[in-house]
Amino acid sequence: MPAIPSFFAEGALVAVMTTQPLDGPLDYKAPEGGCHLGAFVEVPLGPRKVPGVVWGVGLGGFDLSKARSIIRVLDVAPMREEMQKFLIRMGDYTLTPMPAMLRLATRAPGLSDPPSMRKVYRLGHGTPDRETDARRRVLEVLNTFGGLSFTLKELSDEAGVTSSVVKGLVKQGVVAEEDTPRDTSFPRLDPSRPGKELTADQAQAVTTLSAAIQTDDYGTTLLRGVTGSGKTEVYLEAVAQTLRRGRQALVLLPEIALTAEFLTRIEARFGARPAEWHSGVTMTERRRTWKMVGQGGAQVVVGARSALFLPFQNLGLIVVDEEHDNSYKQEDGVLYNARDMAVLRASICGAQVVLASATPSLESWSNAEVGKYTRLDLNARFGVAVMPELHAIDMRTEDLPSNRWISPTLQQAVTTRLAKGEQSLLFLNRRGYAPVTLCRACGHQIGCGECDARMVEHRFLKRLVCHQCGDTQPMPDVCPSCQAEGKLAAVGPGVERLSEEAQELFPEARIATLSSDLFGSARALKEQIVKIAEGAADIIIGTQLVAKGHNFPLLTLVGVIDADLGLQGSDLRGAERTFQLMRQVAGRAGRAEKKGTAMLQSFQPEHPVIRAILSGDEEGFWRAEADERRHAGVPPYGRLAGIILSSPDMQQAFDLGNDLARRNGPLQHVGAQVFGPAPAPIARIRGRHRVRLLVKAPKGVALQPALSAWIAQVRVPHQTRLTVDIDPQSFF
DNA sequence: AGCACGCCGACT
DNA sequence: GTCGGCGTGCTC
Repeated sequence: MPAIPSFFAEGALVAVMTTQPLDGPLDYKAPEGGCHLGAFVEVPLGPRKVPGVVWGVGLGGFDLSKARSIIRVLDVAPMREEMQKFLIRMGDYTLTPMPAMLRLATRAPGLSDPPSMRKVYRLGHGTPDRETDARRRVLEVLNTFGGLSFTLKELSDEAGVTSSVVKGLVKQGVVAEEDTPRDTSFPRLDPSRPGKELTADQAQAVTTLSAAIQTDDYGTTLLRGVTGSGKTEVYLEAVAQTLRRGRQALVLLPEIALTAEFLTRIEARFGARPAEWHSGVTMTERRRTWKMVGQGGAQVVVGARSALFLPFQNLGLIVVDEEHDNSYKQEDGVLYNARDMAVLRASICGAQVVLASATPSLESWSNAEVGKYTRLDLNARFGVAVMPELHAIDMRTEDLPSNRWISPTLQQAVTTRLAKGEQSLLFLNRRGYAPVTLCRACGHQIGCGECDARMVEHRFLKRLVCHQCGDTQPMPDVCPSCQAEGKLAAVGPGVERLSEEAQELFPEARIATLSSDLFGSARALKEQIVKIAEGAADIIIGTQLVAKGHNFPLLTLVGVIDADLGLQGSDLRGAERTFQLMRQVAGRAGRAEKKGTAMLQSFQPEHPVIRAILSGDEEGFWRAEADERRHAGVPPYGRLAGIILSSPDMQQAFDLGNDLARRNGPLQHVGAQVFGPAPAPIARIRGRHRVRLLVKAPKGVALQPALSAWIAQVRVPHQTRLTVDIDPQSFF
């Protein structure tokens, strides 16, 4: 294969990939001055100008007189070959067309703008015509800070003068005015500052990771550490080691709410704050990060999954914190799992990956078992804190009136904590007041008009909310079906209702309810969490978000209201998820000096998952779960792909599904089976009907090409959309 | 994605 | 007769 030239002279035919949904690149003539391979460019397309990337040598094979010229080359570093390779491999894996992949890699605001400049002021030459007090102060400031330059505001504020004084000095050349790019480097992080003192386990893990980083080569390590064992300190040392080698590090976190706390930890360890990348960051800051990452002006990025597409110059380490978290799976647009794509990205650019979790995914656990990943275990909890004592509360033997969810046993335990001035957490993974609103006259359940989901009452908002599409409506007074008045009843518990019950049971207690929808912003939520951690509440009532990494040092009791919640239904990952969630929630108890207790309310305490949680036998749980999945031929011991057909016309979606199911030749060829079509778990979203097929294939076959060939057989009708979900998280 | 082209129903 | 619906096809 001939090497692709890295530079094209003016007039040479080059292939340009655009972000327009075309089948492939189009050929253009290189502009005046030529262009590099990977250059970000602007090209004419029909009547429009669109952004693109110089993808390779022009292929020709069309009427060459139609070839037009690249309009201009954008003033950013060309896309590196490794990024192009990453996009191609990821596109092949997820069956995503390249333009959509390219959109992920060009999501920087103002990419096509010239670099934004600003004026700065430094010491010039000569002396002013008249020495006034104000002028003297300005020069004094400039002299004191050596050759540093200031913005106009900084300088005038520091000298205590108005901006006109500075301008006057500029006119005489005593102060120099210069243009500098607005996007500046991030402050250097100093890896030589001392880290926290490490325990023996931690030091051992750091030694292993450091050795891996010294190789400057690809490798993945599963860092498993029980809650409170200090995983973060360990991987921060891996970051330090990476910085010492002059390479960049990326730390992925599953939730934006966790970044603020993490940035502070980085600052404490390395003396400066790193770059931040997620949807909550301002446009200007994102543009700065994108550019600085590309030219080495940012050493560490902390961010969400989309940070994988930043144009790193020399990426040496990717940390995926809480690697089991299912929010790493992007569920709309391009469907991908950031944990898996981090491994792909690292393998292309010769970087190390650290997957950190207290409760790893079965996928990662099994990759470590077979030796694909190195496994490091941190077993000791920090300080005197130990894993909480775990009990089940057998709900079949508890005397609990209807519409009550806190059992007498749990109530007693909370009362004890209240008397001792300790905190309790009541965990229920259900937002809102009640999951079902039922008419007692006719039995009608209020559902969403656009989706096949029930409306959830949110008493706090005084509205019904669809948790699927977010649609809301006021709480009706009469039944929408039979018009009966005052017959609508809330059925089942949500955190808001649990909060009401707790208030009645413990009238003296200060109760705080933590649910993502009760706070306007991530910041408000964060502030509330800090206050609670400092002791502003006696009882915390929360959904899933309390399970994720927040520390509550005064907490000594965790009550899980419905430990069975994730076990019903036929979701293959239900057991794994329940196990992880329960372990994490239980881990919230007793992080400081006091030993914690976790109580799991369950109607099936003999269920293997509940028993595994109680016994703390993680390896046993994983082995059992692995056996079951191996037997069923499902991930990680087999491969799955979901096909979702959505259309405003249900029949059309079903017809296409049946057509696909019938023409399964290309799949049979690789030993894959098709199941369905069946209505998708939520059969209607925003007025579109959804039908789903599931493809199951043995591990190790070339599934993607078979899927492409299979899908290519059918014509997708106009209003219908076909989406392929490789390695789906949930199905049927 | 846009935008043009083109082929059928209800209007001045 | 023509204005405009959106189904189909093209963009170097």
